Amino acid sequence: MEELTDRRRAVLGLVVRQYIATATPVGSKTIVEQYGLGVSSATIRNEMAYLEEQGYLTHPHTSAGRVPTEKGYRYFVERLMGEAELPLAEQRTIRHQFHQARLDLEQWMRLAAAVLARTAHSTSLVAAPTVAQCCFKHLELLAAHSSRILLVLVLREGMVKQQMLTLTHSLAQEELNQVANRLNDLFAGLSADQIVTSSYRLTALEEQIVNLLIEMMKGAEARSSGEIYRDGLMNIFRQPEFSEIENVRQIIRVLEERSLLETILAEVLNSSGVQVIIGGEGRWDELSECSVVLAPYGEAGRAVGALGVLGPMRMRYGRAISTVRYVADLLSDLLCDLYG
Amino acid sequence: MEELTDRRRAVLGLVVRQYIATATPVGSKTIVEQYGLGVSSATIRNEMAYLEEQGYLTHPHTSAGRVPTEKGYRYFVERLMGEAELPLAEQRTIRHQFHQARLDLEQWMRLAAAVLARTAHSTSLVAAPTVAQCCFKHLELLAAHSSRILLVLVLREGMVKQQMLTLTHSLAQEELNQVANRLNDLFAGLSADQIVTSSYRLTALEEQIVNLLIEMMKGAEARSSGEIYRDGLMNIFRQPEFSEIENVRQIIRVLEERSLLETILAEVLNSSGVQVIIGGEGRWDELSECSVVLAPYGEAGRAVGALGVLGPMRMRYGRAISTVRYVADLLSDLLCDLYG
DNA sequence: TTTAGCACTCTCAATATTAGAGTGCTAATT
DNA sequence: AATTAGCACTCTAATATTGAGAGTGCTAAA
Repeated sequence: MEELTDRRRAVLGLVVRQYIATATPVGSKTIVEQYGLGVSSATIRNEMAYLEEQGYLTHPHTSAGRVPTEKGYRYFVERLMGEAELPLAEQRTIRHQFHQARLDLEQWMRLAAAVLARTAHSTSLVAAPTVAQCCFKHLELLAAHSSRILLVLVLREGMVKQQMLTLTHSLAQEELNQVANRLNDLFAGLSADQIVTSSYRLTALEEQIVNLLIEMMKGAEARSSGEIYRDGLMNIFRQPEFSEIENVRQIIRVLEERSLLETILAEVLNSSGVQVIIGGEGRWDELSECSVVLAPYGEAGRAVGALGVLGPMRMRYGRAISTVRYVADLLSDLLCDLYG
Repeated sequence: MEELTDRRRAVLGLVVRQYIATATPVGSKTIVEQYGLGVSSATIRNEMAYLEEQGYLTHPHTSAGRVPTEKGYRYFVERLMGEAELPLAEQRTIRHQFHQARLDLEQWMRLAAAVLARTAHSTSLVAAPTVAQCCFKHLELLAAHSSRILLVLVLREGMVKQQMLTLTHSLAQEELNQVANRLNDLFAGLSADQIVTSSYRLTALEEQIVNLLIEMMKGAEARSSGEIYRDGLMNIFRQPEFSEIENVRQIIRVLEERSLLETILAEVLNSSGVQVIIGGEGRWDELSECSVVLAPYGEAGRAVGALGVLGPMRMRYGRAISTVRYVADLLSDLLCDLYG
């Protein structure tokens, strides 16, 4: 990312802003008219030619104005845009909505998706948090019918998992309580791995339950298990780039294909702060026309999830970034407060 | 739905089938060539003109072939199509997938959405079951941190709900166990309404918990609470009608707007068997270009949900209906088996 | 009742035409 | 040396023109 003269930075910034606002290639004349820099259009043209040569702008064709490239957007986001906060009024509205909701992670995630979509005018996604390592807290065994039992597992991280299990023969609730009590005593506070390596003498029944237990805990540690909440798909139709069916297809494909989404999410989980992926950055060609603004949320050591928005490259980055940051921080606070 | 002569029924059936297969208005000549009925194209033209007059077919313009109307599709579905079952091989594959999965409603619903989408080549949706009236089975109170407690509620219908609660002061796990035991004794097997009208003397703490309990149980009884699983959005791009952006917009709108979806789902829950809604049937203009094939699943008296597919009016109804029926029945069986 | 025949209508694709926007270059100006 | 006016040039996007083809509806004959 080389240095640019002040004027070139100004021109680049204006082109990006203008293009984001209008979705139309911007010409030298427009720049002079809209934000006269005290120079003529010919000078702007020269600067634009330079910026194009350096790879910040392109030309759809000879007689069209300039359009930012991925590199141009990146420069804009990193050097030109500045850090803006979400307006206080909007912050308040959002905070209010979260505090109105019940103390329930699932509700919060759905709400987060809705808020992101509405505030950033984009498609949003929220991936449930997973824990690096989760610890056993409590187990409940409930007799269902015939030889079915319902196994309810509570993790120290606050998650609750349920699972049905078929036994070889039916047991009274009394007996189940005894088993549950024993396992609760044995495994309190242990991680899945610790349970695996522990070598208590277990009955066949206990063995069966413990195996399922371990599977459930491993499941909670795996990214793939969690639901991914989406919202705001309708918003993309407001963007003119999505009158091209191909672009709609692309974005829906990204949103629907879990494996792709998970790869991208994995990336953001290993870093901190808001990440901006512009046009796939050469790594994901499924994203070639899109940009993604993502941030992890939760507590670094413990449960972390990711949330963000997905939209056209011509995105209002300032707004998207501040929204994502605000919601991620808010959700982190709430989670921290909830699970201590 | 008036009577038609055999030949007219045949012509209508062929036009519908041909149009569904090719997405191209079908002309009299095509009918004769493809499935010669032993008459000339002129005769077919006359019959088509009659069918058009009666409202079963239309004309996009003077010199185009015929296209079925909503009425035409409806006649086809109800009188012409016949009841087909899903091929046994596919049935087996699907059954196998479900039995491979863990005994977990959530997984099953996700799987059902995936299977529906793939098998019917459509967009699918699966709404979680709700119960007309659910009954208390078991309550667990777990101390979290400071004055937070985690409340785990198990319903007789097999559902597990969790909820955090902030108390005025912190309590030891011992004390929580006592409270939980008391409430478990008092409320075993009771419905939310029964709990409301019961008049045990409760401490302030118990009061607070019971209120939340009731709210949670009411929540389980409300349609709006449940997640709606979707899948197969990508499939719609294979249909030529969705090269028109407006149609894509419409279908996404239907899929995203919960309130609309819930109205439609409510309808199907009050009936039994597979329902086919063609082109909105005049009641929902958001669906004007789409058809929906829906069926309830679960047990009539107890927990019922709905699942189905959503696609263009030019849908392969036979396949859609048999798929939806098969998956709904299968899921019902599994549920019944699981929760007895 | 069915059918051959034909005029007629309308679409769709291909081709031309034109106005306008915006560039790049050159030579003059500051 | 940097800036600018001026202008030729290029390309698009919108509009009009044309012709082939598909399919109909009608009429009159079988």
